[in-house]
Amino acid sequence: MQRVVIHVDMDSFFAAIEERENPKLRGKALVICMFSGRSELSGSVSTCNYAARAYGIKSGMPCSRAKKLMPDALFLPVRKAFYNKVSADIMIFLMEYADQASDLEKNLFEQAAFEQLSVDEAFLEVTERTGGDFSRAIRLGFQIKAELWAKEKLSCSIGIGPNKLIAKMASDVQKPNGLTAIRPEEVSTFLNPLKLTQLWGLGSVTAEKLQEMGIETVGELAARDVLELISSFGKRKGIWLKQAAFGIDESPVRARQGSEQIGRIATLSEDTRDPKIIYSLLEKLIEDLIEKLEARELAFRVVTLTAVNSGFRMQTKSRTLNHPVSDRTSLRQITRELLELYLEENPGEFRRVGIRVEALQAKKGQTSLFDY
DNA sequence: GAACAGAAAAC
DNA sequence: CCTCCTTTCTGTTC
Repeated sequence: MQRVVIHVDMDSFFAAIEERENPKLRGKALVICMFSGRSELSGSVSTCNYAARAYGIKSGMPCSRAKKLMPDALFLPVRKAFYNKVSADIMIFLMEYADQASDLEKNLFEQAAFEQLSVDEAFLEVTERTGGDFSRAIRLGFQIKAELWAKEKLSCSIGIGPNKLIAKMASDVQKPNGLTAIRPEEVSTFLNPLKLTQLWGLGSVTAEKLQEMGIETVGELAARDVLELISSFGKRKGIWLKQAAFGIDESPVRARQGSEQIGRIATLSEDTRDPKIIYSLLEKLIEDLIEKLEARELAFRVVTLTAVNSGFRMQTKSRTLNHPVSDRTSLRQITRELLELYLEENPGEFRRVGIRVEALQAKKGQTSLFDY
């Protein structure tokens, strides 16, 4: 049977939620910011509505630049916890539209052929419920849009394709509030003229390397010898580039059960290499992180300190423990040690600092380093 | 094979 | 002027 995948992408999610919550904001240029706290407007744009985009404001750009582009825009701080709640409701709603495994061993989350990609995006495998028919998938897509609007008063853009790669790229074609289906026979016509970075998974670094090889479009990439791509990018990436350029993607829509790592990073109020100042910020991040770990009852075995220096260079220092731990005392101590080691080994000041735990596993019994 | 560091990508 | 989060892969070293 022909495979059919739907990608749902909420339109300017954070900004749309704020507009929904406060009708006075509607019609105005709205910029949702991640403020660093260094100065009044230091930070970057997380999301903005389409009214703000009309002035050239984009996510990722410094808030100060957005302010220059449109001084009258409204600048609001992100309310991540709130958006996460809205997101959870939407994801549970969307899950119902994905194919369901009849496996009674599995819980509800594992039963659906559903994959949350980020706070505002998800893939739905709909091969079975559409019988591989794109027309039925399109009707299903419109139904999802209508019900999502009725339920949440939020719009989304939908992409439908023969796999995740094409579905994801299709949802970008018409937004906001769009729906685009790309049937298998339309894939090459769709992909060939695209610029390299428009291929999902191909970023600026790879694009530059490919341009040096005389490749400008996805069609030109598809025509290249896979062996040449492998010699430049390694086996895995070389094969991926060749396949993706043809729109081939066999990766399954799979439920991810919770992240494999949890991290927090923040910006210091000024550049410094004073361990006291750096550590006091780290303590806040640790607290936040412990909260997340406790909520999920997880222990960790790897701790990584992240440092971003004055020149925006990112460096890490990590430690693997012999046994998993989960308590804040251990995490604090390891963090202090990593920070000390880092400062011994590296000159220069910190601009940002972060802490991350990995190798997560369900906590049972033991909680502290001192239990060993 | 494990530990560690870093790059790349997308959000 | 320049946020924050996660995943995946690669290279190096032991």
